[in-house]
Order: sequence, then structure tokens, then C-alpha cells
Amino acid sequence: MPELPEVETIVKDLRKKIVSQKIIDIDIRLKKIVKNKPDVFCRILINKSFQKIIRRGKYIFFQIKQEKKYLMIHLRMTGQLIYQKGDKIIAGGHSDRKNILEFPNKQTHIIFYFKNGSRLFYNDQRQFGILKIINQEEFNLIDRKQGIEPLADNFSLQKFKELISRKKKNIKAFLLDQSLIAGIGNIYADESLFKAGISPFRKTSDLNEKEKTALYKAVRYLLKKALKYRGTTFNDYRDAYGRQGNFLNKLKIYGRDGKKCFRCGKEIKKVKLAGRGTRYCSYCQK
DNA sequence: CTTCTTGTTACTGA
DNA sequence: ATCAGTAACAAGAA
Repeated sequence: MPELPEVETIVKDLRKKIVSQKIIDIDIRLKKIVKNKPDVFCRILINKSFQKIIRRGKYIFFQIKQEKKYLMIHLRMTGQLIYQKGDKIIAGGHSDRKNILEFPNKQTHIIFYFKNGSRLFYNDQRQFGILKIINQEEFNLIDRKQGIEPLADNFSLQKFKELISRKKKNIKAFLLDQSLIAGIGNIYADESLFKAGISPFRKTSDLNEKEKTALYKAVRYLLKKALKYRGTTFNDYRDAYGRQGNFLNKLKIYGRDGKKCFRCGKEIKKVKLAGRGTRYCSYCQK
């Protein structure tokens, strides 16, 4: 599940590799991923380059040079953007055979070919991701609908308290709401609540000042740390080089239902909340 | 075979 | 207006 740390990792990698590289061809193998007509999509991008790559929440925007347009990509659950230069067809670098990825494979739905011989593969097991060429207006619309960037300098404790105090909704739903805070998904929502010692069943309006502060700190701490570790590979996530993230074994609660809580030793429970699987420790989270 | 998984949107009903 | 819950999307794992 690419959330903010995973998307940011990919964006940082791609900035180094494909900015200013001329696109010479595009292979659309699965049409439904691309939300423009294929010929329009190709006509706009071929013989152009990207001058800037922007992340906003879980969205990626590739600004097309000398056009007031962007290539927008959302990876949803299982989308991957993997860059390979030259003739290389193997990514990964792991000795473990299972982790070696060869491209294109049956999950490769779009391929961008660059003039320098490098390629960018869009892979997506569940095929829910989106690629779309959008104009400035559409960009602005999506930008406006996204909430505050949780790692931005201007996201102060004060602002978090204002935001959370305005709402009367379940705390887990609050954290997952992209129009309030952009970029948190199921993994970092559960991890943040565990770190802050807050039960996922609580309401935003019921949290006291101390709890709000703890949650603010937990969110920032976890997103920063996960970014430092280049994200969490639970199943499908890979960085732009096809490598796994290194945050999986730092997780304290996500995916650990049925196992013992690292803090108190009691069994971690799982419920469905805000439409999502939610793991929590009933002893450590009140 | 069924059930579960996830991000987002759309929809219903309270 | 605000919020909770669910279906839908797809394919694979258990």
C-alpha cells in the first residue's frame, strides 16, 4: 500500500532519473489504466519531457515541459513505478530469487521509453491505479481537495489541534481522510494510534489536549521514520529501482493481529473500522 | 469453494 | 451539514 513515505520515496528516486529525459515511445498494454484516449495520451507525451515531479498526498504529478499539463499518477493499492536504464531487465539486487523482478511482466500495463534507452514501467497487480493527463485547472482542483501535508513545516501542533477539534468523527476515519491530512493510509494510521496509545474506537471530539499532542507527534514521527527507511513493503510496494522498503520489521501493530503486543505482551486484536482492517492493543490503547 | 485484502468514490441512511 | 457503513473495482492469497 503506497502511502506518503512510499510515494515520496518513489518521487525522490524518479526526480534523479527521468526529469528532462525525452520520451520517445509509450506502450499502453492495458487501456483502462489510462483515463485519456490512448492516442491523445501518447500524442501529448511523446517527444516531450518532464520538468518537475510533485507529490501531493498519495498523488504524483509529472509536469510536462512547455505545456500547462501534468501526467497524474495514483498507485492506489498495488501500483508500482519502476525505472530501468539501458538494456537491463533485472531489478532488485536481492539474492533471494523471489525478490528479483523482471520487466515487463504480466503486471506491466504501461511502459515509457526514453531517448537515452531507459524505461519506466507501470505495474499494477489489482489494476486500480490511474494515469491521466490533466491541465492546470484539474491539478488545482485535486490539490484543493487534498488536506494538509503532514510533514510540511507549516503543519504545526496548533494546526493539527484546530483540524481535529473541528471534527466529530471516529479517529481512525479522521486519519484516513485525505481531505483533512493527505497521505496517511491504513498502515500509518494504525501505527500512529498505537504509538500515541489511543484506541481506534475513540472520537476526535473526545480526545484531550495531551492525546492530541501525542497523536500529532506520533504521525510526524512515523511518517518521517518510514520515509528514512524508504517505506514499508507489506506485499507489493517497490521503490523506483524495484527494491523493497525497509520499514516492515519496524511495524508495531499493522499486520500483527493475533500476535503479542511488543509493549505489554497481550494479544493484538483486529476489527473492521472506517471500512478498513484495524489492528490495536486493547491494553496499550485507551 | 469462500473470505479477505487495500484507496478511493459513490451512494444510502441516520 | 456531518458522519457511518457498504458496495464496487480486481486479482491473488489463504
